[in-house]
Amino acid sequence: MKIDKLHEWNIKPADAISLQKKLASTIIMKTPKHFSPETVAAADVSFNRFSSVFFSAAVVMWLSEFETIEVRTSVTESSFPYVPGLLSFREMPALETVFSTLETEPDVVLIDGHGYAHPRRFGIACHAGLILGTPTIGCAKSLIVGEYDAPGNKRGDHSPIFHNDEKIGVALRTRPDVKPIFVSVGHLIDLDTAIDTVLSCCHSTRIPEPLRAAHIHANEARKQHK
DNA sequence: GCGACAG
DNA sequence: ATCTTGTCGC
Repeated sequence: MKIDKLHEWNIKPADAISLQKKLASTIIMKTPKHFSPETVAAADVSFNRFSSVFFSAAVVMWLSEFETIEVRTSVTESSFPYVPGLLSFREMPALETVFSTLETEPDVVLIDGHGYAHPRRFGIACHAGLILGTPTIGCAKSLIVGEYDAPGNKRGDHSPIFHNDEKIGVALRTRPDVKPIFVSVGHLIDLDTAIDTVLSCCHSTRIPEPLRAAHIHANEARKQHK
């Protein structure tokens, strides 16, 4: 798929923060007319501890039966350190590379990490949305900011995540008896639609199927490369 | 100053 | 994120 080069990646943490504040104002939390996704994509990154070599995988599936349409992997190098709040500057270059090799144009993209539920309201899912020009949703396994009350124990139950008196996302129970996942808007989508979409990607797993698949493929690519 | 801190 | 061993349950 086509990728938009918004800016350079070789910048310093201090500049990355000001860039996030600038880009955050361009995020659109509105779903396109007649949005009815049939295909969903997701990507993930895997790497050895202390290594700057990143193995990424992108997967596209039919939302109906979770049939895999396409899988791509790529190996890239990253120099940006892991800094809470600046994850996209470390992993987005790798994701950008795999997504660019995708021949299928997905209707929506799931990203491993937060979107709007971020200290500066610009998590990696937002960054990915601007670069891909496609609706994106942030799906994180833990919180980086905000507070929430435990949602009900039924699949689909969710409770709001608040930060500075603002609702920034939700804690979504994707299956009973397991910790909820944290969903927030990335770009070109509204929270309710994001929740519905994520839920439709979880038939019996806590993590949305496309993300699970991407995680597995990225890991396999890393192990094989050795 | 202290604790928290996506992946 | 990655590294590990066992354990619970469908």
